[in-house]
Amino acid sequence: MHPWPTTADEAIAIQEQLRSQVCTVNELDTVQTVAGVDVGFEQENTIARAAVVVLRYPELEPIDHALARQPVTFPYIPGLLSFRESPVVLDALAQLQHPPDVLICDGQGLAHPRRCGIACHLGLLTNIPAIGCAKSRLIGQHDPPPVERGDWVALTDQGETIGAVLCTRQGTRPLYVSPGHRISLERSIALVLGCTTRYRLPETTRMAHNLASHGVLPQRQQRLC
DNA sequence: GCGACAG
DNA sequence: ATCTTGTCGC
Repeated sequence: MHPWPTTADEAIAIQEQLRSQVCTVNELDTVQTVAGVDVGFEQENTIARAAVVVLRYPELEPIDHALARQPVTFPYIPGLLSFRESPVVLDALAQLQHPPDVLICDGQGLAHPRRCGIACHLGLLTNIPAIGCAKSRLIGQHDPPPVERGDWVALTDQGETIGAVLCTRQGTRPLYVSPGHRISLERSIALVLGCTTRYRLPETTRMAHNLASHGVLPQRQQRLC
């Protein structure tokens, strides 16, 4: 799609090219599966480890997962996260037996200085609708965060709405939800809420994080039957 | 120049 | 991201 950059200037130039290719209208129909994506690091940040977990929706029952490891080739620079984390994520995604209907990414989507956060980038690289779901803010302004689950306020930048500050659980910090690719903000919010029945973070993200950091899926509650 | 800055 | 301490949920 595009050569992988070595320098920050090259990476920024690529984002400026990609931003026009990001689809901001909703193309996502019925959702049967959602995937959580997370990246961790080993050996003093020299090795990246990506995990992807696919869950049926809305049951949130895991049906597939994959792990990948790869040397790190790009430093962490605010605004250029995707150039550090995307390569190993693509490796993990390629191993899936069941490609998901939508990706829930750990980071921003449109809520990015060049409207090209990691959710936009992964969405473009895979052509899978993607949502940015970040634990903290990169850019944008907003009113005080809501305190009731399901409530949200707009995240804006230069007069445009770029995302939402969403309360997924009372008494916890909000999530920064922004569309990545081929999905609307409204749909992004609804899906994140559908994946956060019991926890602050989406179940997809929690399971991927566990897989990336410990190499195992979290123990799920056994169902009595 | 100074502060802010996804993970 | 990672580390550490205290609190809370399950």
